[in-house]
Amino acid sequence: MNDTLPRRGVETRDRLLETAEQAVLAKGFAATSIDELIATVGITKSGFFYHFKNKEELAKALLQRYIDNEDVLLDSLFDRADELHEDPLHGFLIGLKMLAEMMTDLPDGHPGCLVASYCYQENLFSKDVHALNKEAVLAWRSRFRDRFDLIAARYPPRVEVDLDALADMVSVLVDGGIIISKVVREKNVLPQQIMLFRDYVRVIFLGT
Amino acid sequence: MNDTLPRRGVETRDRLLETAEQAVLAKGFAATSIDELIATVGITKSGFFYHFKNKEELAKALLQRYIDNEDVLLDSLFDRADELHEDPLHGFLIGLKMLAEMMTDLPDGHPGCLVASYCYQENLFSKDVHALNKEAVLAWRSRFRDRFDLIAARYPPRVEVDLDALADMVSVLVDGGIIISKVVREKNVLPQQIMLFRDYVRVIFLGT
DNA sequence: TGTACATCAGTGAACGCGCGTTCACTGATGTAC
DNA sequence: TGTACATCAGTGAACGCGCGTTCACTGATGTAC
Repeated sequence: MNDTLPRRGVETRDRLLETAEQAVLAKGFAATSIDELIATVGITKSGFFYHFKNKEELAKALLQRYIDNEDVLLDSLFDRADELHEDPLHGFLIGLKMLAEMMTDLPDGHPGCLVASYCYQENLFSKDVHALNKEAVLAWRSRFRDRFDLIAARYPPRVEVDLDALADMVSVLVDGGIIISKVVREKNVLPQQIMLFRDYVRVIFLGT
Repeated sequence: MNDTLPRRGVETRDRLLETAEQAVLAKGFAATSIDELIATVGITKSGFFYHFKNKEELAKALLQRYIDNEDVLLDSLFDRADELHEDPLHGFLIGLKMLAEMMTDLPDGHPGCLVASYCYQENLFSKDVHALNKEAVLAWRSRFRDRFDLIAARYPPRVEVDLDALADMVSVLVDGGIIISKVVREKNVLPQQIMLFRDYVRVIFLGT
């Protein structure tokens, strides 16, 4: 075996998480059975319980992995955008455009947000899962709030605006856009909403 | 028995639906058991199956009831707003303000949107539930699109804007706002987003 | 006005299946000396 | 370099409980004649 590859167990665990994420996004956590996961991954039930001490542990690992992935993705996206334009406003507008394009490029639309999914099944989960979820949303808030502070310092807003609310609007539009996209089966709804937000940001700080 | 009151069976059915809606919004449809519903309503399991031929029927009735209620609510809200101002734009701005206030007045924040809940458990439901869900979102789109056409005829937009996307933004912000509100446990997030949208609409059609 | 029958709104008991979890065990790989 | 032991990544069988659904039955109310 090539020793740069992960060990067998890590690989299996990742496949369990990947399979579970898809299933949870499609039908919810409660309706996702361990039996179905092990069937697609190809191990036995005891194999599952070697990797996760119970189903709740799976829920936690799933959410943590999802949040970490999203964070890395956003970091790299806005870092690349800033490389294309040193100005905080224009760099951000480029980043939003790239975000919209990324959403457009997903073949079947966005597969769904675990934070939103867990939110509508909150009674299934423990306090630390709730805390993890809340932390993730607050991280997005402060990420974009910091950016808007930078922008506002250079471009005083043309209209009165609550920058925390504007920062939250990103999460709100993404989570809401995913839902509306999925329900009407039009994958362009989500990128459209991001572009609409981009126009709003431009009009706030540039006045068109 | 007073004959203006609903018959006994109708009343029980409504209590089942009400109980079920709360439970589904808190933990999802799959994790909501018939046993728990009959326990709170105070009938036996066979009593439940007298009212709904199976659990899928409950899902359908639940969603239909939710959509109908929302429709009546929005109709009456924007009708009242229009009575306060005959202009389509200003009537709409008043309506959005009233909507935001209504959300603020909910003691524990918005309890959740069944459309969003079902969306994240779509594999549990049949084609006609999906159709019902889609229909509901499209109804909101055309409701607000019609309004924006009326407004745009009198107030030509100051910036280029896709009115269908702008109409979808209401659903997107409501569904997204509910999620973010719930996750961070700040009930003002949702009304704030509606007010932010209201500012956007004003700047689009009035230029501040 | 009284009787026969139908419908409404349930009851009570039983069903089989799938679920999450446990327990004793195992064969392959890694590490210490 | 060979052997002893530990850890990793699972297997296989069994468990009890809760779930949705069915079936035969019932007592109260409504309707026809």
